[in-house]
Amino acid sequence: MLQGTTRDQIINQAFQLMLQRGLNGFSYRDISEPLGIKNAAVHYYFPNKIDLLCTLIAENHQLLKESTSEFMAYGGPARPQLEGLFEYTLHQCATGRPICMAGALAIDYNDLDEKIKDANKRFIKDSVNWITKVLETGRVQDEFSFEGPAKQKAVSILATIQGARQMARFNNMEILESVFGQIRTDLGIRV
Amino acid sequence: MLQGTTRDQIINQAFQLMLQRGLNGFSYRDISEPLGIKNAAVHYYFPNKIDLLCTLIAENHQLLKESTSEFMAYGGPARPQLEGLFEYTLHQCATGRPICMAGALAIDYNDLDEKIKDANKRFIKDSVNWITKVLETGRVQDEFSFEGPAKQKAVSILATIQGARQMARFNNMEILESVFGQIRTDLGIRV
DNA sequence: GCTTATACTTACTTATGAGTAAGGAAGGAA
DNA sequence: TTCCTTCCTTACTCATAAGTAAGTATAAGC
Repeated sequence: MLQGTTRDQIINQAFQLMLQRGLNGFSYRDISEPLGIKNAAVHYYFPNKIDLLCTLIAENHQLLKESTSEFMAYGGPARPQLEGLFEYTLHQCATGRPICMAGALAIDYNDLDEKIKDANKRFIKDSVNWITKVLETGRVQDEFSFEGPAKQKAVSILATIQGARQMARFNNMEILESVFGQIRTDLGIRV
Repeated sequence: MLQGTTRDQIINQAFQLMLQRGLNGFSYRDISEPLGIKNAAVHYYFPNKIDLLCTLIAENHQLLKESTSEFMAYGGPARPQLEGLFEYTLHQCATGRPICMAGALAIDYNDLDEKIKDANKRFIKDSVNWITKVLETGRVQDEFSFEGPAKQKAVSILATIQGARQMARFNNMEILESVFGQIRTDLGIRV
């Protein structure tokens, strides 16, 4: 039925639940039941929720790295890299991950220990750095045109996407396309 | 010690908790204890959490309306209206409301009944309409310059602010100022 | 002085969730 | 064959949270 080891299945299920309901919105039973195992089995792999969350954040980080590493490697055109981010976002939403990890974690901020906060900070930092690089490349190569420091623009774009994913939940996915359109426009991209 | 009727104090406390921890992140006791009353007293005013949440959303909507009604009324310059939104956001964050209601609700989406979803949709719609009007006014009066439909731009700006508030939690409040700066820049505002 | 409404408290019930302790099956190693 | 390790299950404990039922204090109305 389901693929991968039990551990992989647990991570996959928990990841989905985390990005649908947030940390306080799901239980060990919510993870175990669909997999046909008992909740104690989840505790066997992840003694407590913090351990689980650490793994999920690492997983999330890894996922983004994989999705962007091919772009990071060569110094080709910037536009497809930006579009890659948009497609990645749409794909996440379409496969049952409506909100992003950073957005979900922001709600649970009070419960989180420093380890988790640091991991998420690193994730945000990495994301900002990557987008900054794309924007700088794009500006140099005359693919993008925008005012202000690239890093500031990068933060702004990431915030926009994060917020748009959440707004889309109450409206429809078209809001995402609309927001992507505005980001393109603000980068001076003509359609 | 605390001002207002018990009911008002409950709303105030719950509002704070909701925007700090999300719906599943606080209990009736978390509300009652700081007020020196028992949790059953909260149930007296708000039989269940849905009732309470409805009131909080109405409260939130009201708060924004009050903050923007003076702008809505006359057709003066658009720039201070935009700055008013920025200040409103900073003030919310500074007074213990780090994330916005729509952002908090997005996480709990699965738990919400239609009544709540509709109320939040109305809130988003109202907000978008208001910003759209400000942007249109600003463009006509040559205060702002931007490409694309004003409504699309409005959605994008709201999403940006929503996302930025959440990102700021893991970094610092300066991220908000930075993002506001980028919004200004993207509207062709020179500093 | 008695009644009634308001605004609570006391004292619970019920459910659910995190986490654990002990045990069992299945396979490989000695 | 026995032992050990891995990967679970069974069967709990303990804590907390939502919600309720019944009682109490206070003030206003009659």
